[in-house]
Formats: sequence, structure tokens, C-alpha cells
Amino acid sequence: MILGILRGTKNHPTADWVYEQARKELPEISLGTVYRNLNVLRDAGEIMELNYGSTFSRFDGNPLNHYHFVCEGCGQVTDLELPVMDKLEQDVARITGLQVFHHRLEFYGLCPKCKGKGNGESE
Amino acid sequence: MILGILRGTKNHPTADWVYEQARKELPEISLGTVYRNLNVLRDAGEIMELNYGSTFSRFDGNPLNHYHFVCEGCGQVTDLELPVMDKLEQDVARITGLQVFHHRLEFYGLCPKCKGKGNGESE
DNA sequence: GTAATTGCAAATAATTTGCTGGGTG
DNA sequence: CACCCAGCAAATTATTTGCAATTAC
Repeated sequence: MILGILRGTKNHPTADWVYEQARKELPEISLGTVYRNLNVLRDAGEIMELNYGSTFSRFDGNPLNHYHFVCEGCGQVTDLELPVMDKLEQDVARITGLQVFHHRLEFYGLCPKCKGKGNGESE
Repeated sequence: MILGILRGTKNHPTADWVYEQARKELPEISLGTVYRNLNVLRDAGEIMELNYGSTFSRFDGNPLNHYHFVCEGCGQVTDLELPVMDKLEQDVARITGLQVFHHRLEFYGLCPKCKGKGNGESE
């Protein structure tokens, strides 16, 4: 069910948000259970855990690598349609000799809403 | 002094490590002070705060954008000599219409030490 | 003397864990 | 019956903060 919630949103919600959604279907679910299942799903490669500067994690129901834009005003995370540059991993491996498994690329700026105001607040 | 410690290492230390170093010069310094100064330096753009998956932050004495390699075994963060692709920011801005200030790119894999063992431990 | 900065300890916030009990095959 | 997973609450960890004392100018 938690996987369903994450797959069903294009947002990149926090554990708390997932918890609130889950409660709508299953009011007696506990936050600990949500965290436990998020970790299981992450370890199974079904979802991704994102931590971009904030004190808390966000979760992404799309396990395929893609790039993100993070609004520095409100913290919103949105997907970018940029092609994933897998060859960069080979470049790094070749140059450094390191074993590279994956990479992450994020852009930071202001979303339209926060651009309007002087400074954004929460979401 | 804290800035000096960070500038003087090519590692990407944790606040605790900075604290330990600072204590060598100034034994009565407190961890709170270290955190306070790290935040001041970060806000002033003198250092960067990195949080790559772990539960704690690392700090980088080099404020100029550059890319990192993160070892999934031991958590070590090392700098990469890849050229910084600033034009990606324009690409994103053009495609999405968003206001982009900066970007971050990290590669994940195993460092030579952790590649040797089955799985790495702490540092 | 006033303002900025510290040490210390308590507070906070997100996440994890131990334990007990219920549900399932 | 054996086991897995949930609920709940307490524990943990990194970081922040309030406050009184100290330092700097």
C-alpha cells in the first residue's frame, strides 16, 4: 500500500506525508511502520530516498535514475526531463579507477511560486 | 580557526571530526560552537555542507562547485577532477523555465579499500 | 559599556528499535 | 504452532538553542 501511495504521486513526499496518506486508508497505522516499510522498499530498489539539504528525507516512487530540481524556497522537488548521462559514470571510472555504480544530479533554484515572493516558506 | 581546519584538509569531515581537530588547538571549545561557526561559514559561502545519504553532514572547505565521489562502503567523500558543466544549468532553465542557481553531481560506488573487502565499515 | 560569542546542558526533530501481541499459513 | 509484521513508546543521533558568563572593541 505504501508503494502504491508513492507510485501514485509525482511529488516527492516526506515520510510524514506518506504516513498521513496511509492513515486515510488505514487509520491505525503507525509512523514506525511507515518508516520500516519505506526502508524495506528502498533496500529492495523499489523506491529512492532523497536527502537534499533538508533535515528530513523525501521519497521517490520512481526507482529509475533521473534528475531533480529542488526549490530553495519551498523545498519542493520536481523531476527533470533531462536525459540521464550514464557515460559520465564510465568517465569517472576511467579517470579515477574507481568502481562507480550510479550517480545523482540535482539542480537548485527557485520555483515559479517562490520566485514571485521575496522568499518562500514551507510547502 | 575552524575555516582553517576545513581549508587544510582534502577530506570532507563531519562536524565531530572538526570538533576533535579544533580541540587540539583549543581544548575547551564546545561542539555547539563548532556547529554555530560551521553554519556561519556555510551561510557566508565560505564552505559547503554536504549530505549524501548518511545521517550526518560533511563539510567541504572548498566553496567552488566541484563534483564528488561517495564510497558506499566507508562513506568517504573524495573530489573529482571532472570539469563543472555549468551549461547544464542553462539547459534546465531553458527547458523548464525555472530559475537555476547551481547544481550538484555525485557519483556513488566503492573506493579501492572497500572494493577489496566484501563490505566496508566506518572510517 | 555594549555587542558579539562562548560553554554548557537541555531541547528538538527525524528516524530507529525493543517488545508484545495479533494475524496468517 | 511458528513466524512475520504491526503498534506503541522509548531510545538514538545529529543538530540547535537558551542562558549566563566572557571576551572584544
